[in-house]
Amino acid sequence: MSSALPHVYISEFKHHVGEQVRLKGWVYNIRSSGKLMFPEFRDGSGIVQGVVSKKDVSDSVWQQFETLTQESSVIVTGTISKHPKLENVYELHVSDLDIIHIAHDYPITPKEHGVEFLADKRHLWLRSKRQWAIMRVRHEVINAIRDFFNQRDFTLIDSPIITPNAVEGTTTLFELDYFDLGKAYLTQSGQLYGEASAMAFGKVYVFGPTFRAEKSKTRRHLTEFWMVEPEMAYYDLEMTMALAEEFVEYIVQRVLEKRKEELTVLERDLTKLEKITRPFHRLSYTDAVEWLNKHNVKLIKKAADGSETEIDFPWGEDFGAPQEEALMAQFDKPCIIHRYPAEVKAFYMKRDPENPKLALAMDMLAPEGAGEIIGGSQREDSYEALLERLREHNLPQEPFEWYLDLRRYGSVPHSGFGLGLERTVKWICGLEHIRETSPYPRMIYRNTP
RNA sequence: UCCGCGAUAGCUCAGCGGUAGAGCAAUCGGCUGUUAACCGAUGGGUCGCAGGUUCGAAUCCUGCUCGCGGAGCCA
Repeated sequence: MSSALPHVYISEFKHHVGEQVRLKGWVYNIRSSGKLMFPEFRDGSGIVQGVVSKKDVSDSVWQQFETLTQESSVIVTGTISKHPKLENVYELHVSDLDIIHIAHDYPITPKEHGVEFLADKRHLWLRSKRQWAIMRVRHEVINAIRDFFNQRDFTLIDSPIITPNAVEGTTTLFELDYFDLGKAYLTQSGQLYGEASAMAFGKVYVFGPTFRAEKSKTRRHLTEFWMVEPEMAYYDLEMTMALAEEFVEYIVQRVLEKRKEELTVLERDLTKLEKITRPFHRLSYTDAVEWLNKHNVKLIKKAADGSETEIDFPWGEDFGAPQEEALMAQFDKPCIIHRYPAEVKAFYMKRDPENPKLALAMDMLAPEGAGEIIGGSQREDSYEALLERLREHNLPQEPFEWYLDLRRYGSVPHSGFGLGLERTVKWICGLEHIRETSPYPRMIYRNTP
């Protein structure tokens, strides 16, 4: 047996050309041509083509290869060489084989499958090349997020997943029974806790799962997703927008630097990502409305009887998908839209001192139709103003007493934003559907596997 | 919640009133540089469920179930 030979991961093959090594992995696909066989192996670090020549191996090894099926697990001994025709491609000239387990009738065949079928087999789908590439990009985005904030002296503070009340009062939450304390909810944002933490640690970030029980059925929505939410004491809206731009540039350039192979598997147009450098675009809400009307982007109003009428976009209305799409069509970089009408935004956002009808809010829209990836704002730091906002939004004061404490004891201007991990990965990978960005996605009509 | 679309072999789909089909996968055979390899053969079906129209329904009609996409909401 050749157990003395070193085990080498496929990703390291380029450093071991000419050496005899062992590969521990699975059969990805097999092609054969008479006395030649081309099994493809994967081991989690990559995929490599094996070459088995009948004249070079014993009869028993050849016969063993003939029994291999897709996704059977194997330990293969062979010599690494360069591909005779392709640049920067390596192959394994096989001399010996240990079969660990033979897989029977692996359901995901090398042919097209529908999304529903693949979603049912998500636990197996993750083994395929595309999903491998996406998860590796996701991993890199997560690392970039952590590194970005850690390098800038932010402290990671985890917010609770189980919360006693709604943050914004608008979205639908997952409800659960919490012993004798009554109803509790799965968090839809760690922001309020982020604010409290920022008063203790200056600059913090919350990074964890978030839950929304809305019945959204689109390519942009999951019911469970990850969000990173930095929150900074003594930051105003301008500083926050600048940080958000630096942050997004950092993430994209980092993925471009470290995960080119994965992006290539996904056939991503790298030139589109290379352009994601500052300065990004910025547009006030008011200017955006003006632009929409100048370019005849109408708002479709639906009446109760189902009839539709097209009207000029009225100032004060929130943007929907058609408006965001039209605005972004002119840009190949992200664009921040800031200073929205206060009425369409959350209670905790600070009013613009120069125009109280505006909130110091901002959204970052990504290009190529990727949509909103960031939402943020400067927070209301006045006790009296915040109290008034709670009343305007018909929110009870009692559950927010702890939050009001932040304005009672050493209140300071502060700001923050939230970035959706899966939407960012979807954009960077150039995916059609957000479901592929989560290893085990949760959607309105699916919570399995 | 609203508006569209769909359900036929393990998978992807064609068939749209007259004996249920193809490609891939599976099984068997052929091929020494293949790249979702290719070539030949074999097996494989409660046409989502229930009812109706008809001499005859996968096909037309009604209801139901499940799913997909979009809107709204948002990251």
